[in-house]
Amino acid sequence: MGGGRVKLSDVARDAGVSPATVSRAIAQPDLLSPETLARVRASALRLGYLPDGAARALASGRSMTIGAIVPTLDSAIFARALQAMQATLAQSGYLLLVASHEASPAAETQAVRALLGRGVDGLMLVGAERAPETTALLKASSLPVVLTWCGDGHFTAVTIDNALAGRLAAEHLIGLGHRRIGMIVGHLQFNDRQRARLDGARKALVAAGLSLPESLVVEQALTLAGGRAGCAMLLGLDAPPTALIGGIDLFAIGCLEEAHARGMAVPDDLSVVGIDGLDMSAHVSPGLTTVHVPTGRIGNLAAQTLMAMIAHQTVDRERVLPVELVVRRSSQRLTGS
Amino acid sequence: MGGGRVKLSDVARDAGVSPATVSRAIAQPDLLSPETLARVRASALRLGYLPDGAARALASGRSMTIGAIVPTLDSAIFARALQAMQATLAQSGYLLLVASHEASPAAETQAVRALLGRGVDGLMLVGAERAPETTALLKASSLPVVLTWCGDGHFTAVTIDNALAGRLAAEHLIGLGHRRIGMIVGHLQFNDRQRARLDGARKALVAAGLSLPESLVVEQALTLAGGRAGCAMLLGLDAPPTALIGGIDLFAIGCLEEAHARGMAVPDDLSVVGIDGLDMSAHVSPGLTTVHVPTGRIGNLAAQTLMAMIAHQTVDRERVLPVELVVRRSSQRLTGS
DNA sequence: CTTCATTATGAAAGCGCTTTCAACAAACGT
DNA sequence: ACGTTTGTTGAAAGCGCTTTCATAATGAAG
Repeated sequence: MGGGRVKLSDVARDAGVSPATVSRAIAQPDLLSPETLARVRASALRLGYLPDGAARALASGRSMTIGAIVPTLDSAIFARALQAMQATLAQSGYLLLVASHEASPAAETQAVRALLGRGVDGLMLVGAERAPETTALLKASSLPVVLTWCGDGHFTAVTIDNALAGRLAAEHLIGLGHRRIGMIVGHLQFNDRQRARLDGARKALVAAGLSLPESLVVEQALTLAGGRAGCAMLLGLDAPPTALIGGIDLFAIGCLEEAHARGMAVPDDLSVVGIDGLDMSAHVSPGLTTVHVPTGRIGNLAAQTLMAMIAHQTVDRERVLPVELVVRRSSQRLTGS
Repeated sequence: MGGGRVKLSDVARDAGVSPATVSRAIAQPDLLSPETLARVRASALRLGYLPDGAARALASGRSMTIGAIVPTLDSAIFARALQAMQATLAQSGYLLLVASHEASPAAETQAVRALLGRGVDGLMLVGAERAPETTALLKASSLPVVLTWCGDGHFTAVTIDNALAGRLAAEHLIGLGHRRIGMIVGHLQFNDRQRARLDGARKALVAAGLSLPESLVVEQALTLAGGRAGCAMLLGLDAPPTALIGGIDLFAIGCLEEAHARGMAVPDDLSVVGIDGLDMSAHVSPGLTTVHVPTGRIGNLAAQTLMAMIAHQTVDRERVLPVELVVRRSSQRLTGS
């Protein structure tokens, strides 16, 4: 077994039809008479026929495969988006080919090249910033591409307004009377999502007559430990902030832990707001106030958009999904100190 | 652009060599003279040549693609394992084709069929339990397959001793004097990992002259909310347990939250132990005692094993990675009540 | 009863690459 | 100097499928 894999011609012979007919039975059943179709299907089933994807892809020019390149799979955010994409795609017979670049533009270029070479029918990317070479590759391929989280005004995109997310977080804290607000963000290099969130928060502060000086912003690796470390740095300042914004929820949760470890009470001694709306954020204590991002929807829509583009339907240039402030226990009015 | 994609024969013409030579320049550069190789490479670069994966796969029988089927991508565990796999594979030019089955054996069969059809060179699956049809498909294909987390004694596997993990958790609590121990597990249907962990814990209790009656075991969806709900049920019992084991860390963290919400102190009023060793578990408060599982290593090794099998090297039938109890603050000696 | 669609099927030409197999040249040993 | 390796390259036959294009058969229309 395994040796003599059943091929289309075997099914054709068994069913007493031509290879073309078997091919049609698979791809365009309506073209066949019901009897022929039934006969072919019976043969295929009996022989255990499985079409060869490579051959189909070569002959038809379509691989029924979508590529996705994310910073890392090891992140609740991207994992959820990919799961949603995968689930949506699977319903239409598409498979997901994934790659990660771990915040390296060069690795992203590599990944794009690899996926393009594999003949994916569409490509999902995260963010709008990338090496010019990557963009050139993408354009030259004229392949359906969907950007997620951030758009660049050129490629089709399914995004959120990251600046708005930052602003909502900041305005919430400002409204609670906070004046010194700190923020922990991911490394800004090759991460336009974090840059936009920071910018949005800063603009909101400025608009309120306040500011977000560099001294109150710390860049950290996108982990819970990074959040704790950032929190520790900010709280160690001579004039520590009374409220903290996490560029991702994980940072904010890290702040919760760090504050707890230092014997500070949240929200009494420190208010904390995150951005992302992880499931977990609703369950930590105190419950985390956060700007909710429809992560799963981004994945679903990216998949749908890609499939629509493949089918040559017109799609929105950029679909901006709503973000929403979810107030929980981790933030409260600044008590007169 | 996009219209006239550069093909191998174009490069051949440009470099003044035969197509065969260009093919060799890509796949077996040592066979060519340095000058020819350089010339071909220059042409390829100048023309922006990208080999067609489908054609290569069809002609060579290898797709340079590995398939992975997991219950869901939306889980810290599988996301990390896949990230590790992907990273390992990428170094050797392999790409990861992923699918998820969301705890449905039928969906897994579908996924296997889809991946087999795509001509993956190897396949990673989670757990040993599956529809007979799936196993038959796998065997008939005689494709390199690696099972993860649980082995079945037949397919090659990279596993951990789930029963041992359950036992370690239970023995730890028994050693601390706990007598009534409850456990929250994932739905046991189509989840041999959870069954093994439960079994291991139960055996440890029995070995200590105790027991783990059905009334102290609750099945929940594999989420933090599931952990909270399970904890609530167990604590609502007439004679509630003094210690809880989470079949996954997420459950244990849910227990922490639920206990906190009820005004119970962990570990003073309740000891909690998890299994998995998530990063997060070190940072929640109190720090979670857990049985650490080398999740990333599973992914790395699965990838390496698969590549070794593809290269016809001999590999271990089943590689069992060590699990280890990590004691933190969430568990303590039962105080005489 | 002829003509023109319409429908169902087959023949055959590839899709872009890999890989024997063969050819040839150069280097080797004796 | 001659048979033999060794090293490079090319010719050509596919890999298993899709897809025009052509053909045959059927029915509708004139």
